[in-house]
Parts: sequence; C-alpha cells; structure tokens
Amino acid sequence: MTIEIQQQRVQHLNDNDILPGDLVVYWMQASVRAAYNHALEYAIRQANLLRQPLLVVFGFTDDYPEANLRSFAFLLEGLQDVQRLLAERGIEMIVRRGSPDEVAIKAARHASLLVTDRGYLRHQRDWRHDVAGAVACRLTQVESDVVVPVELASPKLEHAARTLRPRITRHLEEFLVELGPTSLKHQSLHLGDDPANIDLSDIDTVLASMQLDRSVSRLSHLYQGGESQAHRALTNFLDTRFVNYARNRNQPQTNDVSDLSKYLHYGHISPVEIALRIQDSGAANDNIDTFLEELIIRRELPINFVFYQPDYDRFSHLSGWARRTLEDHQNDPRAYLYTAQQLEHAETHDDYWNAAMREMVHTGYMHNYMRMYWGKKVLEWSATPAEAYRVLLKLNNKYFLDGRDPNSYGNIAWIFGQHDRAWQERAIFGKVRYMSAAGLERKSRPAEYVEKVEQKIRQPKITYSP
DNA sequence: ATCGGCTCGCGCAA
DNA sequence: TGCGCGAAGCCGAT
Repeated sequence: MTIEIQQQRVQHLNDNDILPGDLVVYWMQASVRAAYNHALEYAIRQANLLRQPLLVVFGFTDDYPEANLRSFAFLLEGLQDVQRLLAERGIEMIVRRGSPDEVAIKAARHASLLVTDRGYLRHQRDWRHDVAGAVACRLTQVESDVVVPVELASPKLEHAARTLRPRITRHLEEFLVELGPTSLKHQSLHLGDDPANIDLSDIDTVLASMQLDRSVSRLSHLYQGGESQAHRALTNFLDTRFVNYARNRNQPQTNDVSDLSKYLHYGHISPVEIALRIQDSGAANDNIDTFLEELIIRRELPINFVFYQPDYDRFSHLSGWARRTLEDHQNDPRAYLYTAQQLEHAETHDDYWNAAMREMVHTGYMHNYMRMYWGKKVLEWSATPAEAYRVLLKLNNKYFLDGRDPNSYGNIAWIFGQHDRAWQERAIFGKVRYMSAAGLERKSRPAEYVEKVEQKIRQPKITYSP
C-alpha cells in the first residue's frame, strides 16, 4: 500500500520537460532521511515510471552559512546514517563536496528529471532558484518538512497562532497520513568510487580535512545526528517523558520535553511521522493535544514567517506597534549593559540567565521556557533593540544544534513582539512583553534548573542509549 | 491561588 | 463598525 503524495506538496520549479536522460536524480538537502521523505518517495516513483535508476546526491560545503565543528559533525553523522539506510533499500547516495547548487547542476547533467526537497531560508530558496534556471531537465520540488504546505495553509504572512491554527487544522486529515516506502525497480549506478565523492566511513577524517570554525565544540558524546538516533529519541520520549508533557513542558528544571528539535532541523525525522506516532501513542488527550500544538502550529507559524517575511533575520522587519514602542523607549536608561562577549561568557549578575547561556554553549540546547527569558533579558541589557536582535541571532545560530532554523528566526522575533500582543507599557520594552526572574520563580523552580544545567555539564550523558 | 486590568490589531460578524 | 481574543507577561487586590 502506497499513499499518494499530496499534489500540493509538489511544485515544478522550472518549465522544462522530463528529458530522455539516463537516470532520475534526487538532490537531497533538507530532508536527510530515508523514512517519511516525500521527495525521496516521489523520486523513486518517477524513476520506476521512467524505468530508470535513481541517484541521490547531497552537496556538502565548508562554506555553509554559520556552520561550525558542532553543526558539521551532526550533519555528517546524519549523512552517514541515511547513506547506509538508503543502501539497505538498494538506493545509491553520494555526498559530493561543493556548493549545493553547483553539485546539483552537475549531477543533473544526464538526468531525465531532478527532484529536490524544500527549505525556507533565503540561501535554501536561492539555491533551488539557481538550479531551476541552470538545468536542462525539469526540477521538481517536493515539500517534506511540514505537515501542511505553507502556501496551502495561508497565502500571506500570519500575525498570530490563532489565525494560522484553523487554516492548518482544516487540512490535517488529508496531510497527516502514512507514507510507506516504495521499492526502486531499477539498479543503481555504483558511482561510489568517484574521487569527488566524500567517504563518510570516517567522520573524523572528513572534519579534519575541512576549513571550519572549530571554536564551537563537538557534542557527539551527548547527541549524535541521524535518522536512527532520531527514532530512538522519539521512542524514548514516548516511553518515559511524554506522560508528563502537558504538565511539565514549561518546567525548565525537568527534562520532560521531546529533544527532537535538532533532528527536525536537520531533516532527520519527519513531522508527519512524529505526529502519527504521537496520535497513536494511546496517551492522555492533553498530552497529545499539547504536543501536536507545539509540533505543528508552533513550528509552522515561524515557517510562515520566514516564507512571507523577506527580512526575517533583521530587526528592521518589525513594523507597527512593536517597532514603534521599542523605538519610543530606545533611549531609556539601562540598569545593566553587557557586551556581546560578557553575554557569551555567561558573565551577568543573573544566575538563572547565566545557567541558560551555559546550557546553550555546553550542550547545544536550552530549555524552551528559558529561551524566552534569555532573549527578553538580552533585550533589556542591550543599548538598542537592533543590537540585541543581532547578538541574539548570532548566539542562537552559533551554539544551538537546532539553530539556523525558521524556528530560530521566529523565536528571536517573538522576543521583540512578533506573533505577540501589546502589554502594559514599561521602560525599555514599551508595550512588548516583559519577563522577570520573579515570574520564573512563581511558575517554575529555576534554582533547580541551575543545578540541573551544572550537573549536565559536569556529567554529560545521553538520555537514550544507542 | 486567582482575578481583573493593562494594551493592540486582526479577523469575522453584522 | 464593533467585538472577541490572544503562548509563555506583570502587578495589585482579594
């Protein structure tokens, strides 16, 4: 049984026809997995219809925006895993060094059809645009990283979750469906010996050969990238912590969260697969509903944001009340002013904040509730909102394994009022929502969170065994 | 512990 | 044009 891939996931990015070529190429870039990968399944079905083999190609570049040792290691672990999983299905995948668009163009030279997955950030869209114009064959993009395709959910920038929610919910029945694997009928090509291909059998060697920022430590002792690890993380969450999810998801002193955001960011797991597993878990409805709200609505709102807001990574995109009120308070005196370096080194007067910053630097993660507090305080302690915006995005993208994601840009924009409402006017923040240490203490146990972070840094331990 | 007030703009009903 | 409502807010009153 194979489910049809919903038509709305499929877009032809140029007007070219399918050519009488030798093979179908799937240019993998965003959905680095074998399971629940609509682009992969689409490419297999097209190859079978054309009676041709399929080649999967990934373009790997040292110049990837804001990447470093930490993120490259996780990426490579994921590539190694998916290459192995595809091989088990008789599908050949090569990872070739070079700018992704150039790698795709070269790989498509003898292709009948080039298929790719979808990314929403500027550089991801630019690559696909460049490739669409450069190849002779058709380039087909298949959305595989959201539940409801962005343009179908809404034709415009949404200002709040409550307006996007019904627009997504009405399509869930159609899009929250299984996607079984299709068998590839025709032999692969055995291109593995090409010297241009990267040998993934030893990741250390690949990393050593690269020019990259090594100042951000590798975290493979804590988290390894890859589809297999993502599935283990999901199973572990369902078996041990999901029962507490609705109650504890905003309690930073607990670990009752899914740990899946980094796998979602790298495309190591599909949101559709996660949602189906959650729905079928037999858990209490409040846990299921709360989780699906986070996974689908709260994840796809920032994707709507980066898709319809070209300046998603700049303070200047803010308009209307939030921009006005922050600028009205631009010259308010700041009780604390920290340099970017003091912040990065967690050298502030605030122990809760310092713990959050340390969690970020040393574990590549920060509890979601603390991400809000962390951001609000940087706004409070910076000379201008624009400066705070810059510093927050830089730290976010440097240290988080789930950084450089639409969620990163959405989360930072939220600090400055995006997707939020006006509140009682006060210094510096104006009418933008404020957060305080007293609020943290009222709602959670931040002193225990500080303890938890220090413990985690001292004794790093993976929460699920490989 | 819980509640109302603060405050804005969107989307929908009218 | 009016009205309800919102992710995590705070604050003061009860």
